[in-house]
Amino acid sequence: MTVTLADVAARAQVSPATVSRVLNGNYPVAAKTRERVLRAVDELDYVLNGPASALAAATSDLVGILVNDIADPFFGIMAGAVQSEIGGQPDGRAGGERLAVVCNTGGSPEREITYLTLLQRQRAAAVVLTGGAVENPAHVEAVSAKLRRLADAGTRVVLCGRPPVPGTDAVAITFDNRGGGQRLTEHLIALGHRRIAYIAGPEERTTTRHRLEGHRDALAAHGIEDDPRLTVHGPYDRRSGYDATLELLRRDRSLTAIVAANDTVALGACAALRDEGLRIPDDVSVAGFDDLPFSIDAVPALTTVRLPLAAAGARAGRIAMGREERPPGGIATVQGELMVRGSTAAPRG
Amino acid sequence: MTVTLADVAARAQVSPATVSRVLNGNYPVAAKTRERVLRAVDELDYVLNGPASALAAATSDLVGILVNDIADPFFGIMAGAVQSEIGGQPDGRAGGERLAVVCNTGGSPEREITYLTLLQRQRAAAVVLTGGAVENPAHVEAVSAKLRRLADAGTRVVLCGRPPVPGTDAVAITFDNRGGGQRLTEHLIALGHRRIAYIAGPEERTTTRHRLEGHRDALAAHGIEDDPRLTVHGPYDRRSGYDATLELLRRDRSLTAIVAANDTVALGACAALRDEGLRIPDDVSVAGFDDLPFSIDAVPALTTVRLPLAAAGARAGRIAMGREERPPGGIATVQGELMVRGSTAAPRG
DNA sequence: CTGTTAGCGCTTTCAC
DNA sequence: GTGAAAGCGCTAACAG
Repeated sequence: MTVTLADVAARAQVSPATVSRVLNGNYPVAAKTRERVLRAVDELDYVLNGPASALAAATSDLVGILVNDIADPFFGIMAGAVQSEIGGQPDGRAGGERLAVVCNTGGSPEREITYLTLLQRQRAAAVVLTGGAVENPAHVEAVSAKLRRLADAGTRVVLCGRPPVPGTDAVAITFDNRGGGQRLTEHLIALGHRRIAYIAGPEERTTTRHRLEGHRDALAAHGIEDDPRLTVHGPYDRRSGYDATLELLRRDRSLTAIVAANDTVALGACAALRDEGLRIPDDVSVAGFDDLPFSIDAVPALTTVRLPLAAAGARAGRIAMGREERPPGGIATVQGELMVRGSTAAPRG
Repeated sequence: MTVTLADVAARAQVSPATVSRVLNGNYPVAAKTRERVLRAVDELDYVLNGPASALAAATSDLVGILVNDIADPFFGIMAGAVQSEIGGQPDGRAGGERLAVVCNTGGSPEREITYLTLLQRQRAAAVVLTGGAVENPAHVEAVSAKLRRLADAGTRVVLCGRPPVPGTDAVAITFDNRGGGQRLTEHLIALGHRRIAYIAGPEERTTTRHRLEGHRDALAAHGIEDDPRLTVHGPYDRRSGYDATLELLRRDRSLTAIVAANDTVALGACAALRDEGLRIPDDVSVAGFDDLPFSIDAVPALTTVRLPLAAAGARAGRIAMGREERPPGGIATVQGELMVRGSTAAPRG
């Protein structure tokens, strides 16, 4: 029923081994033979059996990409960039191509481990973990153990937008979330703000913690008290920004600026402020983080910290494919760039 | 070096066959034996070899999802929804789980075919094609042939947000783009607009054509001339909306409304209008399509057509897994809902 | 440059 | 309920 390598070999009057060599192109084959084989492949409409080939060669052309939420452009951009680099030579033929297995963890530690196991089962050629990590000690250890196993099995592991995992030698492309957070809050302070609220991401996450720490560093550096009532935690979504803003306003109507954990949250905050009849930035300044594509079109345009998501993803992809050397020490820190736009201004009065 | 089924069998003092049966759980195994096997699996930290198992069983647990652009939430939302439905029972264990292979075609017909071949090679359990299709006859035929082959090989094929492919019996969940486009333009006409510009998507695409046809249907139904100078084509991105708007304004400063191919394009249009000193909707009304999450936060909030992307993706996922019956005739049309918001109003004067 | 020969690690009849 | 044995389709030494 289904055409196999042997069928092609028979038709081309060569041995299966030769067909395999032609298809993989890693071996010298006479031009005429190769042509004959290729013709047979075409005529028979033959498609290689991936699992069989993976089994025999003990490698696969699958690359895993772990993301928190594929519907979030933050992850989509990185995933797309990784994928654009893992493909084979752009010769159109379906050879040498690698497939991206995108795994949506939803931020759940259990799913993260489950997916890593599944990828290990597939004998993935590489795995790229994107976004912040959960800091729970048990989970950190579990991830570390998994990554070690994967590496032992020959899977290349790269972290993108995530801090290094202790106990592994996985390459890490990390974002300087702390520095970005600090510059953002410093910008607000320079503008004259003192009552600055902070809508943080979910607890126990590296990204959340680093950005928040940067914010606090800035406050401390300027002798501004860090009022715990001005910090609220929530998921990285619009709703969280909306609700948190209402809550913050309830707690302290005198706040003059809101820094959000990311741009999506910031948009929610803007919506809440408008619904409360407050103007941005006249009454309250708002800032985000990431500089996602829609942020520049917000009205007013959102002040934020631009993260080179596509560049980082592409680099992670290249390293995962062994096409770029690992950075010194196995870790590369990428800076965010402060983008000052219309959503922040000096406080009134 | 690497632990195999045989190792587990030896340790549990059973045959490899029994271990396989325990792991797959499709066969009766004595409770005590099963327990012994599971313990051995744990102790040895054994992970099934996916390729080997796929080869022997002639099936894999990979599900392909073709998208135009994973960084675009339009596709990210559908892909995420598909993925949420293809997972196994949510029992935490890594069994019965299916992995989503997300393939970024970038809208290129060649890459679409390449990826379908790659998925065929992987013996994917199912393939979901999302978004509009390229209408080039040669490509349509190529896709049709590929899908037939996939189906023959036992891969379930589902189209999500894409019209049926002739010559195949792939299930199609399609969006009523035409109806949506029509209602949108009718809304504008009802408001009093007559000079309505249209920024269409790329040519030769079903989505582009259907939305545009809906727009023209509405114009025709109201006896409004369809001035070809008021239609511009471009990719589905912000830049296209921006540039097209400038071009349209250059051609005819008297236009009072702009309908964009989708929300992203609409945002670009809004930006261009603002840069030209025009107010929305006072000077020019703007409408989008899709109702992506950020559209409600645009200022003014974007009038658009809401597509139930997540619901459609989830349904496609369920059908792909055989967990939901195919709709009558193999095709289900999903309506879009007109969302009237602040970006559209009656023309001045 | 090409053919021969063993497996890769698992599933699955078929017996017991 | 469990074991034995025969492949699944391909790759990778080895020869030649």
